[in-house]
Amino acid sequence: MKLYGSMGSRFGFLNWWPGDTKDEIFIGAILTQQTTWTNVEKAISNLKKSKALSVRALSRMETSIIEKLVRPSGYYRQKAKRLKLLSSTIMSEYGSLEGLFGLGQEALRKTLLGMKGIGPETADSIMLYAAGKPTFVIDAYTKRIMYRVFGTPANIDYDSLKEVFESALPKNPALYKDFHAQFVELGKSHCKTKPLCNHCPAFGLCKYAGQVPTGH
DNA sequence: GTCCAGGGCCTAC
DNA sequence: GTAGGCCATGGA
Repeated sequence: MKLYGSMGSRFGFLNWWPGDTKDEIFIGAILTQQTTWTNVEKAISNLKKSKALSVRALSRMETSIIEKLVRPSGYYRQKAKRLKLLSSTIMSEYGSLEGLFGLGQEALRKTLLGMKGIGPETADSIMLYAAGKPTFVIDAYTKRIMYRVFGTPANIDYDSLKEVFESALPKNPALYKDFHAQFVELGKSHCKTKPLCNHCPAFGLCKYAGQVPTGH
């Protein structure tokens, strides 16, 4: 199918989450909360210039300095405070981000969720894109598209929707990454202005459509 | 000028 | 346990 092919080449690419290091992805996961990625890029650029784009550096930095650097990403006081606390905690308890990621998948998710500033989506983003664990990321686009195209409840809770995917797909990080990336790209280009439905061209564009159980 | 983005926390019923 | 308020910049 032509639509399938165009979708694959337009949206389907690996390592969709930008970031050269695990630290950068971890920090980006906090910064991107409820914000556009272009704003996050400005903040990351500032951090990089100040050699503060690592958990170790942030743990030693004054919160007021971090505030100035992450300001473009919005909610900058909250995010600076959380980055500082998260970094300090990770350094003192695990020695490094790698140390934290050394935990088993279940323990890691539980630990991340116990930290202030890390909710379900951020935890899963960190685990999938920084730690490479096979955990499916649910975001606003995923929820919206699943509701409109596959009829899942509009206010389905996070873990239930996550389970829909994880029970239907092989536990493959590369697949999960690509899949999530496609939801975001599809959502960005269609979801807001042209609500998805069974007749929306976007329905046919999702190359994974057939793999997801319907009727939930 | 208005709306809202790749959320999450805190507080009040 | 859950609805509502709050955090805040920048682009459309």
